[in-house]
Amino acid sequence: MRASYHFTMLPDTPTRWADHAVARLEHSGHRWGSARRAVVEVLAGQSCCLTAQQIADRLRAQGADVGLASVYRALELLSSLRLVHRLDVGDGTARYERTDPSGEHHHHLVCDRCGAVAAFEDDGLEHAIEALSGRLDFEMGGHDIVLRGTCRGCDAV
Amino acid sequence: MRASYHFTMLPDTPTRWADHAVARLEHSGHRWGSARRAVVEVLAGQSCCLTAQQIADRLRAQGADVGLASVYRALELLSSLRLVHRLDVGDGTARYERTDPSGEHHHHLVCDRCGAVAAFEDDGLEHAIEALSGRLDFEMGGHDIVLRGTCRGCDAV
DNA sequence: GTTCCTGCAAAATTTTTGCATCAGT
DNA sequence: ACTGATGCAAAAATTTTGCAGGAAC
Repeated sequence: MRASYHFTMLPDTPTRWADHAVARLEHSGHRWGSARRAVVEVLAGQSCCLTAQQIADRLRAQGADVGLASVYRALELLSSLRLVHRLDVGDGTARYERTDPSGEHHHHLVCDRCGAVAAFEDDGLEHAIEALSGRLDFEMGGHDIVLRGTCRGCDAV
Repeated sequence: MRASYHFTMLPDTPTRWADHAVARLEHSGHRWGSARRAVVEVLAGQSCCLTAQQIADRLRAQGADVGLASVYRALELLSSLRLVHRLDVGDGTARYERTDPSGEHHHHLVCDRCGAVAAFEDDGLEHAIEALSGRLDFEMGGHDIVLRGTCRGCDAV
């Protein structure tokens, strides 16, 4: 099998996730309304987190006038269906990103000076959490890790 | 050396931290006002995190009428001096806890159902983060880990 | 006595809710 | 058509800021 064939047949993650989201919404008795569709489309095209306001701004820029309240309601629903993950990086505003159906996920670096948020993955960390989960008296459903510090750009100044 | 001797000579963590905080405030040219003193006293007696409102409530219960704004201002200052650590567990309200001068720290378990927050420590996790910090292009200053799931009490229901 | 701190009240921000209208099935 | 979704506006919750009076040094 050639790589190109592989890429042709398997939809990329954004599409796969969006399809998964539609299926899950319909299966759980929810309608495929315009605000939900718009929010799903934005999140599908973005692997890392966005605030509700950023999502609304992108939609407005595209000409889709979706009320901020509807963005919040869509995010709340998607979150309850575990299609999106809500996360706090410490600036007091919630951020949202799609959850990959495969369980693959990343964590975040936050610059204390400029507030930039970047993603990283680390197997060592995942293994440590896996090992830890066995010895806690707690049914673990997920985990969030935020590394705080100074990003390359700010450190240079 | 007997254990009792050890305990007699070394102040316990709350006192040690409070002294450290006073020294640091004075050294950095800040005054030891009533609101700051009150907030430091509450945090000294609490190893895990509290919200600003919880701190104000405890003060009110003790008869110390400290304005919520002053609690926030004290927390902001203590935070900038790295005497307290601000943390978000995902419910949209910030929590604050003292930072041990030794660098010893813990992380948090949050119950999705009842919102309870508990602390845990894990060396494996700390080692994984230590190992990771070397390979990131990022000057790491700290890290927050939140494990989400169902606590013992809620799981039993 | 000067400067910083505090408390109150007002403002700013973020998120949630009520309600009339509209759209999906 | 029925039911649930959307948008707007209002409300709620959290955090920040302005300012006058008071406390620390």
